[in-house]
Amino acid sequence: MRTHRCGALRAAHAGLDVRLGGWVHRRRDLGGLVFFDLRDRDGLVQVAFGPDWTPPAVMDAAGKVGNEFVILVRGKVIARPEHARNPDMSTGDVEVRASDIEICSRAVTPPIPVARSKGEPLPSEELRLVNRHLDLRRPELQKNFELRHRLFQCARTTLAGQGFLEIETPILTKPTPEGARDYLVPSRVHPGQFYALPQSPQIYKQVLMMSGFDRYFQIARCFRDEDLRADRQPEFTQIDLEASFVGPNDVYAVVESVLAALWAEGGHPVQTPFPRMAHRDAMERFGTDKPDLRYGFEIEDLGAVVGGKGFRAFDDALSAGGRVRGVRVAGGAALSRKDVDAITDVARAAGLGGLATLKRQGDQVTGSLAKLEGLTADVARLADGDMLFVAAGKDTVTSPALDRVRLDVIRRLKPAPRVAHAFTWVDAFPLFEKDRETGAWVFAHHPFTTPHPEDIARLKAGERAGIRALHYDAVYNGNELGSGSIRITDPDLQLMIFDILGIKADDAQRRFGFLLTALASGAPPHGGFAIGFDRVAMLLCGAESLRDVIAFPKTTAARALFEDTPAPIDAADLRVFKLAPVP
RNA sequence: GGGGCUGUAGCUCAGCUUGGUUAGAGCGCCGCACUGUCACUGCGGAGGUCGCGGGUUCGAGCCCCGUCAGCCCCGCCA
Repeated sequence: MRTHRCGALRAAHAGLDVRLGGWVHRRRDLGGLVFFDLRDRDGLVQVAFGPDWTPPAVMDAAGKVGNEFVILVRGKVIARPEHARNPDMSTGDVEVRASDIEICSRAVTPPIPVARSKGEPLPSEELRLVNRHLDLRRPELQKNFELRHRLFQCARTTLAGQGFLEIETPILTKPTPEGARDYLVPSRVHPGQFYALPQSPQIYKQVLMMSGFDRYFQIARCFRDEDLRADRQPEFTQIDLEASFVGPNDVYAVVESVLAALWAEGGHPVQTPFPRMAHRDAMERFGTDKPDLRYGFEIEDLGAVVGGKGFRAFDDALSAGGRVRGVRVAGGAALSRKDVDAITDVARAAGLGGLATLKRQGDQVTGSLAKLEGLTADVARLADGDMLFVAAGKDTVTSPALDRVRLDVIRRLKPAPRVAHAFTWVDAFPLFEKDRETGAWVFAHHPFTTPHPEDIARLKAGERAGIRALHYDAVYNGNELGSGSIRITDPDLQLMIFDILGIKADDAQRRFGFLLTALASGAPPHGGFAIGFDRVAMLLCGAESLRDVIAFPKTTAARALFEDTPAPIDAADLRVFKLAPVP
C-alpha cells in the first residue's frame, strides 16, 4: 500500500510520486492551505494540501481529518522552497503535495497527547500506562524500542557467531522455596500442585551443559514476585548464557564481547578487556559491590590519622573493633553548608550516628575534626579545597553509608567523569553471608556457585566467613549489568553445600534431584552469566526508568494498567483447579 | 511490611499558607475566519464527582481521620 515510510523522505526523493500511510501527528489548517505532519515509525513528513495541486473533494476531506486519524496519502515529493524549509525536521527539505487522501480510520481525541510541543511535560506516568497504545506512538519510545530490537539482534549475532546455540527452556517450571518468591501457576490436571514461572533458567542451562550442548544462550524472560523499584520489574529479560570447559576468564571474554557489541550498537565503542576488582577491594575502596569508577573520591582508612586524638566516637569505634574510614573529596570545599548537612542526613539514614568533616580552604582548616589536637591539613593530607567525610563503626555499617555519601557528593559536585564508560568486573565474592535476621549462614548468590578452589580446604574444615566463590558481576558506571559464576560439578560438593545451608540430602534430592541426577551422569566443568537486558537497554536509551524500554510494563504495585491485570477470577474458574479463596 | 511525595477541566498545572460570592490559566476540543504553515494565527465557545469515604464547621478543593491509585526509597530481590 505504501511506497515509502514518512520519515524516510529526503531531498533526493524530489519529483517522485509516493503513497504514504500514517497517523496525523499535527494539523495546520490555513484555510486555503492545509498542512499535516504525517507520522510513522520512521518519523514525520509534512503533507501539503492546496488548491493548485489538490482536487476540491480531497481538500474538503483533508479539512475534516483529526489528530491521530490513520490516512493513506498519494502525492508528489517536492523540494520545499528555500524560505519554507524546516531544519528541525529530518524530512524538512521536502514535503508531499497531496493529490488524494484515504481515511483508513478515524480516531477519538486522544486522552493523552501523542504530539507534544517543545518543553511540554509528559502526562503522568499513570495515564501513560493506562493509554499505553498512545504513549508507545511517541517518537521517543519508538526510538527506544528500535534500539532495543537492534540490541537483541546484536546479542544474538555475537553469541551465535561464537558457537552458542539458542535453546529455550520451560516457562512452567518447578517451584523453588529459596530465593525470590515464585509466581505460581496451578495445575488443572493435578489439583493442589503448582508450576512456578522461572526466576531464571539457571538449572536448565546447567543441565544443557551436562547434555553436551557446550555453549548455550537464550534471551530469557524471568519472573520474581518481589517488591519493585524504578530499575526492577516483576518480569524481565536476561541474555542468559552458559558454556562448558570454561573458567572465569573464558566467561569474561564472551561477556565482554557481548557487552562491547551492545555498547557499540548503542553508539559507544568501548575497550575490552574490562578491569577487574576483588569484591573485598570494591567494598574497601567504594563501600559497594557495584562501584562507579567514573569518579575518584575513594574511601580511605583514616584510623591512623584521626584515631587516638580524643574524638570520642572514633576512639570508641576503634576499641570496639571497628574502623574509622572516610571519603576524600578533592574540591569538596565547594560544597555548601546546606549540601554538607544533606550529606550528613544521607549518612544518618544509612545507619551512621554522624558524619565528621574536615575541610581546607587556603590555610584555614574547618569542620568538626578541625579542633583535634595535631590534626593538621598536612597530617590529613588535605590539599587546598579538599574535604574529608569521616565515619566510624563496623564495616558492615560504614561501607554502605560511605557509598551513599560518595554518590551524594558526586551528585552534588557533578565533577567531570574521568571516563564516560567505566566497566569493571567484580569477582571473588564471598560464598556465604549472614542472614540479617537469623544470623545463619546463607548463600550469597545461588547454591550452585562453586567455591574458590583455594578455599575448598578451609570450607571443608568448617570455615564460612571469607570463603570466596567463583562468582563475578559485570559493573558499569555504578550499575550491576549482570552476574555469573562457575558452577559446582561434583555432586558430593553440591550435597555438602546444600548441607551447610541446612538442606539435608533427602530434601536436596526432592528439590533439586533432577540437577543432582544430571551432575552424577558426567558433568563437564561449566559456568555462565546472565546480562540484565532491560537495564542495558535503559542505559543505552538514556531512559530513566525500565518502563520506558518495556512495551507493557507493570507499576510499582505490579499491576498492568493498560490491560488491567491482575484481575479477579470467577469461583467457577477456580473450581477447575480445585482452589478456593482463603477468607 | 515501613517511610516520603503526588492526586483540581481531556492533558499540564495554579488555587491550600490564613475555610467564605460564580474554582482559574496554558494546551487540547468545538465553531467561524485565514494560500506557506511547521508549537500556524485571530475571534468566539463548551468543558469540573477538586481521587474516594467519613468527620469538624453556619460553611470544606483548602482543616482532621481513613482509604485507593501512581511515583520514589528502605526492607525484600538465592
